[in-house]
Amino acid sequence: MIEDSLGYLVNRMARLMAHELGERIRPAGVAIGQWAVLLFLWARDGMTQAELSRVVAIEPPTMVRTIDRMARDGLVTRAPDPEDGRLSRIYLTERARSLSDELVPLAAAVNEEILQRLTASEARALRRLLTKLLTSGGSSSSNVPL
Amino acid sequence: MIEDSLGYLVNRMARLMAHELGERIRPAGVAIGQWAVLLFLWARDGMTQAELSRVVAIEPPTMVRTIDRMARDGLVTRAPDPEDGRLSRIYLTERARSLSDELVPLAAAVNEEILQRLTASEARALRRLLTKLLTSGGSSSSNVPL
DNA sequence: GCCGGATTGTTAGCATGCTAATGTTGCTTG
DNA sequence: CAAGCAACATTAGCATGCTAACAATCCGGC
Repeated sequence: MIEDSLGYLVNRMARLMAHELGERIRPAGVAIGQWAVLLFLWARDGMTQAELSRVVAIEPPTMVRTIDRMARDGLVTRAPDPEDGRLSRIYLTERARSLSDELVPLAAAVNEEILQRLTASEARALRRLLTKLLTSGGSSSSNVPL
Repeated sequence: MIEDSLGYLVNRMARLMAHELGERIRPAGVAIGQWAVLLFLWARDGMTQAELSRVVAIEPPTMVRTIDRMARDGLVTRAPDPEDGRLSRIYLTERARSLSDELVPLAAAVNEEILQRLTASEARALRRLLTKLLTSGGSSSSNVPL
């Protein structure tokens, strides 16, 4: 049965959560694919695109166009690195920086609402198992200095 | 931390598994988005597009283009329902029907290899928790007769 | 000094997902 | 019977993900 397949379950779950968060942050002018980028830039502004694509675990060409759309939407600006001509550093606009206070609670609410269907220990177990699967076989993002 | 977010974990896991299965079935001329459709048609040939979009949990416009590509690739044919002019029934080609024996073991292997990173009871728990999350809040696919 | 390899960013092209809107067909209700 | 509603398939347009291929830049070794 396909319903027993981990791939099927995890695909549906990912789309469900992306849809839920996406609807809530859309009124603020933020698309779901921009969310992870914002999270990392809020933690450390001025990351390069290569750094972002490594930590977000997205291929560089995908990151290029995500940054394109974020620049178009007034969330970030690109600035060449003064010391390394290859690098393009991404800086949050004032508006994007101020969105943190508004949007972070929305994301926390989505996680809470969905995990409410489980007990606290089940929720912990689920996160632990997914993390175990991702870190034991993943080749990236575990050796990246944040 | 974003790494604790269920949405982030499940998104990465879904992409990882889709990538893994997609690479293995691609030599047979099957794309990852066609996989779930094939699984359901192998179980019951001649489903309508609306039925397929319900059981696969994909919106109808997405299903339309998935079927377009499958028809282009010689996997299915569309046939109008003789009794209801609105319905378009999807039938597997001989080639697609025979692919089952070759491809199903590949998918089972992907699931096994990835779940090998967990103990048997952990793997059971993971599937159970994801199923619980999807069925307790999901509005579709639980009332669909397979 | 310079040359080949590594890194970075980018373009092109494709697949897969979504919403909004439309046309056709079938069915129900008055 | 007709009017309106519901269901189905589709089109248009967008976002997000991928691989393959390229140009520019930097760096290490000769």
